[in-house]
Amino acid sequence: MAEPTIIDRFREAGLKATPQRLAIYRALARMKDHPSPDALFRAVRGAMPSLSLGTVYKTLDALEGAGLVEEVSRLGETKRYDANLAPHDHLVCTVCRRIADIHVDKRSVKPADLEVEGFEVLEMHVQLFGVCRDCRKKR
Amino acid sequence: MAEPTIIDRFREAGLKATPQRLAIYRALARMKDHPSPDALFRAVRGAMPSLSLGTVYKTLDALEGAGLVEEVSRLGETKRYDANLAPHDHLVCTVCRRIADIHVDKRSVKPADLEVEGFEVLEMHVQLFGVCRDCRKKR
DNA sequence: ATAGATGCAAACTATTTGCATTCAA
DNA sequence: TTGAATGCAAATAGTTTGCATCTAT
Repeated sequence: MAEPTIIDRFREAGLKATPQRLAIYRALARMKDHPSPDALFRAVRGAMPSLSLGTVYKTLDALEGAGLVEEVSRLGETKRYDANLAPHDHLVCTVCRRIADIHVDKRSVKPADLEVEGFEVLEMHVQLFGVCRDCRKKR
Repeated sequence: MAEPTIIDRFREAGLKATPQRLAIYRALARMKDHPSPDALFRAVRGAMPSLSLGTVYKTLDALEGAGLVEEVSRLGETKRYDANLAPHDHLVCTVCRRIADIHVDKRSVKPADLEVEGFEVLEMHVQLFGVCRDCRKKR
């Protein structure tokens, strides 16, 4: 059996395969720099001048809801601050949005001054996503 | 010699030690859930009813600039999307804001279903921050 | 034919900015 | 005394919503 096409995957998810959605999805799949809604809008608008930014937002929501795309940051809509300056990592409760500090031993993950394909890595942060004790109780 | 007080650290950074700043900094240091500017505003306002939300924003900017506090997410101000559904990690250029995919071997970091103090961990994401090749060239 | 999608505009939320007043040094 | 900080209000950026129209099925 053949791989399901994007159109098949849209339909399986109950989404109509409109030209706008296909263009937005294809542009996102092609762009490897994890574009913002606006960057995607600008990328697609050339070939589809009637496209509106609102449709890009709605499409990304629909695709995310269908599990076809992901948002890179899962930290929510507002800035979050930390007075702890020691290197550390974060435990994020996806239910109540609380963020706790945690320390992950990263020595085994990378040498101190790792370079990845010309990329100079200065810091490594680990985020653990899940459900905190309080929110688990409330299930 | 004694530890520098918060007031000392403010002054070293060229920041006046105003009651608002002290209250905001102390609330942030006390709250372990990494509050948003608005949460901090609500926490401090009780003891200082004249405080304005604008001052909280300005104070956080000033403290961050002085290296006294950090913002938890370094991914910038807008949403970023990804069509790559395979588990993977991210390389973030702090100069041009480009985000690239990378795969970090996390087997050594945690067992598959790690629990941290009652926290049910569902996913682990690693973010490497640094400077990409293009931006390094431009230095 | 019709439920769902689009495009436009208005609304909303988070954040930033401008400026007159106040205050820490 | 004085430059920096505050508080208020207006401005901006990003995102969401409402709704009339259109279109994929």
